[in-house]
Amino acid sequence: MSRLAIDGGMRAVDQAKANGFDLNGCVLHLLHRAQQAADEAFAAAFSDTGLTPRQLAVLVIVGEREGTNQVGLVEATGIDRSTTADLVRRLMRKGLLARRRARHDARSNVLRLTDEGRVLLESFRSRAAEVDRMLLEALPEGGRAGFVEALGRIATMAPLTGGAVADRSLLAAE
Amino acid sequence: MSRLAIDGGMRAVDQAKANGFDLNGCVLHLLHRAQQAADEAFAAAFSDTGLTPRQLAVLVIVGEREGTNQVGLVEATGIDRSTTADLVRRLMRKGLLARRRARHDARSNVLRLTDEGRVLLESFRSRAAEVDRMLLEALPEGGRAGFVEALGRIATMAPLTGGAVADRSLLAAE
DNA sequence: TATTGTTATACTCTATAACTATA
DNA sequence: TATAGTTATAGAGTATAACAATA
Repeated sequence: MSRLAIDGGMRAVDQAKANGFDLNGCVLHLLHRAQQAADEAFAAAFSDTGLTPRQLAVLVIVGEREGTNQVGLVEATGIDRSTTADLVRRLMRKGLLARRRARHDARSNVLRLTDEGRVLLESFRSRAAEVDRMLLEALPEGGRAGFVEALGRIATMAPLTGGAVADRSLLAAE
Repeated sequence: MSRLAIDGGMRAVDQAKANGFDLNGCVLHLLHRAQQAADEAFAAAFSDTGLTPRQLAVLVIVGEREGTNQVGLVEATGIDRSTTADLVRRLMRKGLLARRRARHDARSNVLRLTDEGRVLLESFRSRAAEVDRMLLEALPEGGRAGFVEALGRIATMAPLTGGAVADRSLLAAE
């Protein structure tokens, strides 16, 4: 009955304010919305390539550490093994990536850019930098570096090990 | 040949720095990584519910504007019509959401929380607020409000109309 | 035994198109 | 004609589990 009294006497939006939760002030939700905006900008800039942001990340990483294997990609992108296998397959199908078995470890795939991939990556990098600049133009000039740094801090707060979740007793602490 | 010279004489990571593009300073990539961290924290906090961040967003919005239809959800969440239909169906299956045809417009579904949904939403809101607090703890205290505001700015820079992409001549402008 | 990679499976989200029924 | 919603289809990304080959 007390619940009914609360529901009846207080609009949900006011309840939201009362307990300090508002969707449009919620990091979780804003992060998603911001990524929607970023992905939309990316899609517009890369529409002729059929490339996704994740596929570009893989190309960039292989470009930076040519000869890495798929585990290297997992570590660098946060994408898991099976998704990585798919991504690599899609990029090979596009002719941008190639792989061969490592000489020193027959389990391991050595990844490298194809000649075409190496050429295209240069223009992809420029485009991605432009998308980034465009996104940052939504922010006041003085706040851009701080925003990128803050994103980096949140991005790196969760190691892939999964142990991080268990460590965060903050959730239960209140 | 000049390309080969560049590739041979300069490591890719240095090229990245030269043209101002670095994956770990890239908004596009950091936004994704940050969301991975946020989703992981969310999943840990909501593991007993089977709820996804998007499903929670729908519940919150219906809670704030009970009686909205699915178009209202599309506008509030940025999720498209067909995804929204799926989301609503999943939430109905969980017994959290109910809908009926609108009296004034027989095409329109009026959405409302079930009694169970209304009760659970209160605890969901608290949990989401805790996840948010935890994420923000990765940032220096003085930068939190600014970060949330910056996220909001990027989130709202792309209207759903799609016209926004065409408007952004910045991409070609350089 | 542990690691690398693959495959199978499943689910969420996204997106488009075609469709029904209403307006 | 336009709108609200559904359905079908497709693809991307994520996740788990099981597996083969290798270390």
